[in-house]
Amino acid sequence: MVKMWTAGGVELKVGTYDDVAKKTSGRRYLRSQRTRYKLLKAARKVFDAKGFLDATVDDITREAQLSRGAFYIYFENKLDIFRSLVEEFLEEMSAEIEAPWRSRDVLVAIEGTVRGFLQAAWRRRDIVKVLFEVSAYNEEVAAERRKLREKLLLGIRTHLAESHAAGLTRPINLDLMAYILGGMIEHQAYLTCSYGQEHDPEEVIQTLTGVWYHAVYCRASPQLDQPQPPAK
Amino acid sequence: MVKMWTAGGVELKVGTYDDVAKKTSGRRYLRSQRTRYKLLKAARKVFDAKGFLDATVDDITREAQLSRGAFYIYFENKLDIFRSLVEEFLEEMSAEIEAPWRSRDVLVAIEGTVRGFLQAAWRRRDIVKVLFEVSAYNEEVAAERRKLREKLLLGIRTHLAESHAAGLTRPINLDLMAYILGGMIEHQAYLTCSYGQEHDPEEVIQTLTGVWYHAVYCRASPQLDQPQPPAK
Amino acid sequence: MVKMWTAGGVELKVGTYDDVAKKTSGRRYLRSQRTRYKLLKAARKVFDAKGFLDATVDDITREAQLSRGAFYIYFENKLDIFRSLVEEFLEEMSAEIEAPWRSRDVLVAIEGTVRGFLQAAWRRRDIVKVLFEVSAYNEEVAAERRKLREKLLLGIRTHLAESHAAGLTRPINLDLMAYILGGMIEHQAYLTCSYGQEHDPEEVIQTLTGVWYHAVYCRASPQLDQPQPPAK
Amino acid sequence: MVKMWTAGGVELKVGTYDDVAKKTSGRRYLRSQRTRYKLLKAARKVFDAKGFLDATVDDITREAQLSRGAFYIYFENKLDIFRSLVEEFLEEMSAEIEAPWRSRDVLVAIEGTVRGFLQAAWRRRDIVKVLFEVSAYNEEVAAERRKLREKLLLGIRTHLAESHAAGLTRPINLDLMAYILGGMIEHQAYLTCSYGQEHDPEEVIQTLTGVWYHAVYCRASPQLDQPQPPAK
DNA sequence: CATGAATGAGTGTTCATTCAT
DNA sequence: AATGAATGAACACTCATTCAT
Repeated sequence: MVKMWTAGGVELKVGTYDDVAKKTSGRRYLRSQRTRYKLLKAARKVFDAKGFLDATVDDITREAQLSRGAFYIYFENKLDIFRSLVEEFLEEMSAEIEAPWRSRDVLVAIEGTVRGFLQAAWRRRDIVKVLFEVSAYNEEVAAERRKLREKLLLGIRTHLAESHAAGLTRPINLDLMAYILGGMIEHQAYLTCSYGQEHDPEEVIQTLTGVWYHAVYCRASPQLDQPQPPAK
Repeated sequence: MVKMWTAGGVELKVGTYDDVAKKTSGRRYLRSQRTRYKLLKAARKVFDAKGFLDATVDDITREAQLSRGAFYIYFENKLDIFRSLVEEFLEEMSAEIEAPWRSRDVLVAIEGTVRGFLQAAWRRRDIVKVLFEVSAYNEEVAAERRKLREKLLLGIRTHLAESHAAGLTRPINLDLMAYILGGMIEHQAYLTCSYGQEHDPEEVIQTLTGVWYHAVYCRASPQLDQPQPPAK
Repeated sequence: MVKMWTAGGVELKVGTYDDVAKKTSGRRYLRSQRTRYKLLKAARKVFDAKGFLDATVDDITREAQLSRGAFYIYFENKLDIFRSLVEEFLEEMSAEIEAPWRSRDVLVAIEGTVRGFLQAAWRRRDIVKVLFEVSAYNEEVAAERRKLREKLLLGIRTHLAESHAAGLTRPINLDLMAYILGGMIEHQAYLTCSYGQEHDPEEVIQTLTGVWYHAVYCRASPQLDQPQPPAK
Repeated sequence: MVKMWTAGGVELKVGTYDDVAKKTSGRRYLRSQRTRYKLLKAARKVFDAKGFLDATVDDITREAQLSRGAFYIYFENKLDIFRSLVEEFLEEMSAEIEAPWRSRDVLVAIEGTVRGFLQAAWRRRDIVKVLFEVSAYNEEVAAERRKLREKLLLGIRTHLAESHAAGLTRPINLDLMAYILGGMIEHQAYLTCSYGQEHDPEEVIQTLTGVWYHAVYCRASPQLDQPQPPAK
């Protein structure tokens, strides 16, 4: 086992404004950054509480204690501020799930990947929830979501390729397997973030790890093996 | 292998109106049912083309060649007509995926389940697509979707329980495994219906079947086995 | 002298809805036409009172005693309803000023043209005023206005050409002369409709007629004559 | 013929700031005047490019490379800065068209007047264009424009009066004739400044001169003569 | 049963203007 | 004097829903 997965609160970090003083007086810049931050924070809260569709720009500015007009200084519209949130989210998320690969022990690598993704998503579940919501009816956001998915798939694919090269896998279509396993994990993140932890998260990780491991490395059922190309 | 999965057109069957004569003279009832049917058919087409959010009641009545007012005789609002579509969909779908269990051969049973679900969903992909869309922002519809999911999970759970009773499974949390495998299949249905068949459907079925099979029946990796309750 | 030019009220005739019964029940159609008419009438009144820019859709619907939404059933926006008014205006106006040409007596023809145009404009001064206003900042409407101008210029040009062919004119650039005279008359219509009859309208007509007549037919000042092409 | 009318660029001269030192230390005043000047210059450019309505205070300050707030130190609002431009314009314009009267030769005087006005307007066509635009919906600016018109009319009236006194004119209502001729020339300025030189400017001047001349001095058509008051 | 004209609440967005720094 | 962040009034426009015929 790698690390515990607590059910703690959502991590709130909508950018920082420490990179002060890029412009003129610094004071001014700080203030504007703080306002932008207030809006992002308010938006995140409102989206979490009401979902994207039911949220209005008014809700956000009210929550941020700013005028309606202020919103349009920093963002073009509701979708734009959401995109900003997602952008930030994707960066952080990507940075976080890029780490835990490599391990001599296949199981450790798998578990690390699974836990890493699920935990990273869970910690930002307020955004993830809305990200999945908006993906359902907005192509642009859906594309963003697919980027995240791609990140996960890429990791899985790489891992599978290495295992395959090492002769550890049973005969499978690596791409398709990555696609299925990635979907399984992404879907789990969706379920958990949207409906809460209906099952013990640690046990979920173990089960997912088990499914992945056996699906790829178990060699007990030759009749399921894919017809392999003679020698690539 | 059980049956080929063609990429054919969507099945259109939005109820029939020859059921019963519940009201007055029969003639009238027939007419009214036909109108209702027209609206349902139109709604299905419009939702498929524009999604739920972008569709307007006007779109539907125009497609049905009826007046705006007619809509409100039969349905309370846009969500109501969609619910009717989903209701019908769930009935048909449930009926269809209840069948293909039982087989001496575990693999045949698994593959049958997987293919059955995916094919049934694919044939109604116009509805499924929208069902997943609306689930994302409407609790009520999400609950309906979970019913379908439950149907699938129930089947898987039953199957797992039998295999477990027969001593075929490796030590796993059956509920959780059903939950994961069901999610995996449901998610695949979502992907396929929403984004089209990005992979060869037959190969997808084989891979899913393989994942399921190995996840449950492979006994090659004792270190992953769940600590089993002494004797339930 | 041809006809007196009274200072009477504006003629109100924003289309008619006598061409009933084009659709289904007739009754319905009549109602909708009447509503459309109400809106046009209200718009005309509001535009006259407040000008185009200061008028709001709300002003119009309030005046018409209709809901805000009703407006958008019949017109796309404020400009659209104005365009409808202008369209109607142009048709009527064109029809009216097409008549009074031909006369053996040149002066009668000129005076008829001048009076015809000024009277026709004056009778619709509420629209004309706004037409000139909107022309000032809207290209599309300016183009419409130029159509009207073109109508006037065409008449003048034709008349000049005939006089020229009959050898009655002094040597002038006919096109340019029509352009100048037309502008003079159009401008007078603008002034009168926008600022009221600051001078006795009959005297204005006589003066304009005089200017036109002498500018074209007087042969007393050879030093101003244009160098004529030798023989066309 | 008096002077050629070139199609050269617009004259840019939005006041100067070397006038006086009205305030405190002089240094400060200079700076503030320079800022004011920057704004005026920017406004002139912006109005020319976008028209008055579409121009925003923001456009102007951006063009002037100043802050939004700076604008309100020098001007009350968008209309105010435009009024300042117009004021300056009127002064210059008035000064310019006051000159070229008097000539023994009537034709020279007329042509000088016509050319003087049209050239002066053309050189400032960026302002003139907007002046006519704004006149269309703003009473105050319309009043300013009428001042300019009045200047022109005054000159014409004076000239007519002299000719009349000298017994050169045919029997006409002098005021009305000035009003008509002035309108004709002003309208020509409007057309040229707003839509560009659609005709050869020299020929336009000649034609206008011809119209004016014949309208006033030609004695060939007694039937058009106004009934003259016995002896005023 | 069917019509479609009419409703009106609700939201996004712009931009002139103010004011603390 | 100059800044530019913040304000908020004002308006257009949509669309689900009602209701008289």
